[in-house]
Amino acid sequence: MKKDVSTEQKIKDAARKVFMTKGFSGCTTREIAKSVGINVALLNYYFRSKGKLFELILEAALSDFVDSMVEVFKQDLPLESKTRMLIDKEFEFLRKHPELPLFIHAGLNQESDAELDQSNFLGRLHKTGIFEECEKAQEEGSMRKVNMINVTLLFMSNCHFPIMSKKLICGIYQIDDKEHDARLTEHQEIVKEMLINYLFPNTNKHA
Amino acid sequence: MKKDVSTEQKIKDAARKVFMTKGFSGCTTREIAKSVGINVALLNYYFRSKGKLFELILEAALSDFVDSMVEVFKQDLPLESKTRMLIDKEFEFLRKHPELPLFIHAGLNQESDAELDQSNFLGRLHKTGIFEECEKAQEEGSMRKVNMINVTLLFMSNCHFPIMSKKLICGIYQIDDKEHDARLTEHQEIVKEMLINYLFPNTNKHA
DNA sequence: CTCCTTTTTAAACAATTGTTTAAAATAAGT
DNA sequence: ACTTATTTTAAACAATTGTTTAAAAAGGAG
Repeated sequence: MKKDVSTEQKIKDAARKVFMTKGFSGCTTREIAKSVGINVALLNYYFRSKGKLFELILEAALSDFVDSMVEVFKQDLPLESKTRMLIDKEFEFLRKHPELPLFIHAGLNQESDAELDQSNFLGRLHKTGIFEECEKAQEEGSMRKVNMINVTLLFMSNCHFPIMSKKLICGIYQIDDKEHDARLTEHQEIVKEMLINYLFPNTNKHA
Repeated sequence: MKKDVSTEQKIKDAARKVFMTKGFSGCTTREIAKSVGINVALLNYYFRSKGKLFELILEAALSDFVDSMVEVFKQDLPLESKTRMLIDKEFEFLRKHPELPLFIHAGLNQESDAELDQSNFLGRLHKTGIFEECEKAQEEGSMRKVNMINVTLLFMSNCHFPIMSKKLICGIYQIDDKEHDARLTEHQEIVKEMLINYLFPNTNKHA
């Protein structure tokens, strides 16, 4: 019964890869099965349907993405250092999984069951104490007073969008992968400085 | 022969709406035809195939989105005012067409023919003179020296992402449409101040 | 080996897909 | 009115879809 990797896991891995690049309705169960080297029926034997399998993958993707934030928030560092680290980690993580953001957004719009939060993402973020930490910093004046949802938007916008817009940027500016990569590397530093200057305006006046 | 609106245009309109919300492989030609009130065959009579129709819609969407930028760039205003206006116009435009950014990105990833630039977007941007204007401002020190691709990324990230991430943000933070709308309104001002402070650091030191 | 459970397959299912064909309806030209 | 071209339809096409059924293969326990 013991395999090096269980069939179930192999299906999940293949499904993740295929769903990520083609989306839910952009691929077929047979395509996934074929890439694992199994029959279609086996896919429905382990997971009940294509939809169920997709929800599983989407949920896991969302979880991965929250994980990478939680990991940073838990660090015992001053807020400003945490900010730098968060941005660095996000860029590092997303460059390894560039399809993730688009997959999540497109996936959410397709499912729209709105029944996410199943894994209680907000709770996991709260448990890191990051919200209280920011609130304290905002009250003592070291951090600009901005709603935490807007703070989240600032981070995600500037980390996720540059990754997911690769095709559009390369298309408009007629640049190749190498040039785009160089822009991304520079952008990481730009975002770091811009966000820190904006969120912690008093501390970082080295200009 | 003359109708109030030509059948061809009615199909385009319906296709745009359906493609926007469901994506290319997320909908069927019959669904589009039905929403117009015509036969499926007629759709292939005007446009040769589902794919051709989609490319048309995608191309038009991309064009619309470049239009809204060009319109601002052509204005005869100081760079800083243009920046404010660009952000305001982008938010205004995108709030009216919130599905546009996600549609474009998902669409580009599906087609991937990389044969966009057909409408020569870069050329249209160049013709506004915005690049020279920025270059001049950067040389005389009023604008921070940042590659124009990175400048584009900054604008698009902070304008497009907040709109397209609605489902994700509402899901994570468990807020409703009304609250999300309030966050967006505030975010527009945040983005304006942050970007202007970053790109024009010398002029705007009112803190 | 034998019995039973788990895993895997081949085949079929009905439904839906994009597209085409051929004929009908409508409009235009003269 | 007659002919021709354009627009629209109904029907059929073959291919593909997600899913199910029933049987085979493999594995474990005694």
